[in-house]
Parts: sequence; C-alpha cells; structure tokens
Amino acid sequence: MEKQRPWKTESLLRPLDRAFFARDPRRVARELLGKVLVRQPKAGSQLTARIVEVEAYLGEKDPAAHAASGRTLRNAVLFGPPGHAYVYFIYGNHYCLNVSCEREGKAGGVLFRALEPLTGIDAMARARGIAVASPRDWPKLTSGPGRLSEAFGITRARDNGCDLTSRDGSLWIGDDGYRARRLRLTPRIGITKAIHRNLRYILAGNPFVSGPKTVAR
DNA sequence: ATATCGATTATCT
DNA sequence: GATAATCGATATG
Repeated sequence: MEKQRPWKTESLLRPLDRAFFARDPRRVARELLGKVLVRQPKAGSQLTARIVEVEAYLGEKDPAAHAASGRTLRNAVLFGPPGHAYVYFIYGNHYCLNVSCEREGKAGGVLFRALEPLTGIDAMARARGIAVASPRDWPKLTSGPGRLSEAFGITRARDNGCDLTSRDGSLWIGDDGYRARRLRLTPRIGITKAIHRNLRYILAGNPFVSGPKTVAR
C-alpha cells in the first residue's frame, strides 16, 4: 500500500514560468516556499514534494555563492537563463539542487534545502536506501539538500542544466494553489562566508525544515 | 540532546 | 594540495 499524504495535487499542478525565476534570488526564494517539486521518471510513478526551506545565493557579489569568483565550467548554469537546474557535487558524496535566477549573464540562484513529501514516498525511501516505518521517519527522506536530491534521484549528469519550467521535463516546479502562511528568514546553513546575512527562507514550524535543533525553525 | 568526526571526489588555487 | 551550500555514525552529558 503506497503511503502518501491526504492531499492529491497532480491534477492541479501548473508549472512556474520563466519570468518567475527572472528576478532577484531573494524574491524567488521567498515565493518558492509552498511550491511543489515534481519528478516524472520515464517509467514509474511521479514524485512530488512541497518546498519548505530554500536559500538565496546572490551571484558574484555574494562571497558564499558558487558564482562569487566568476563563471567556470561548474557554475555556468548560474550565469545562464533563469529557471534551469544547477546541480553540484559536494564532499565527495552528495548532490545539491539549485534553480538559476536573474537573467543570462547575471548569476543568481536558489538552493533547495528541504521538502515535505506528498506523493511517491515509497520510491523516495527506495532511492534513499532507508525504511520509513511511520510518518515520523519521513524527514529522513527530504530534510537536507543532499537527502532531497537522493530521494529525487538528482545527479549532475542527469539534471544539471535542465529546464525546470516545462511540464514535459523529468524535473519541474509546480504551483498547486497552496499559499504559504508563516515565513521566516534566518542565516544560511553550512557556509563559512557571509554567515550574518538572512538568506535562508523557511515555512516556520514545518517539521520537514532541516538543520540542528539549535537553528531557527 | 548536542558535539565531533570520517567519508570521498570534483573543482579550484 | 586544500577545500567544500553534507550526512550519518559514534561519543558524551
């Protein structure tokens, strides 16, 4: 029996358009809260999860951003057109997903840090290689940038540079009409530069928000 | 409950 | 040669 949340969203999902991403990453980050990340495998069932935590990275003037020291082969997507997936590999183990913002030639991006699973829980657990006995275990699927990427099967080879605004792509972002209520801004997590800036956006109190208990929820 | 640490590799200096 | 937008295991209170 497939475990899933009570709400069905697929039929209502409408992709976000390019203009949504062609803005300052702070604005995009705030408005991404409550939207839905969708994985549609060639064969197999759809995975969906609500975005509950993101971070804005501002481009060449942001010392913590991958774009800080200019365009390279790795970060090229951040300098390209908005609405595309920037996937990087970190600590020899994990992939992390971003979406490009701003416009061609101007870098900017939003890092996906945590999701609330909606459909495809069993497939996510399989992808993560863990068992989820009860909903209390669900945060282990998608709370954290490395975890959510593994749950969605996101890799640099497969997804870097892909357009996230097309419903026909295998990875895209949709709006199901959900309106985020309590938003909160906090310092970003896991970085060593510009840690004073409030560029992490969360749905306050959402149990799927990542990070140690000592960090703002 | 919180802290520390090792894993493992693409990327850049 | 060093570092990193992390995770999970282990140790300690």
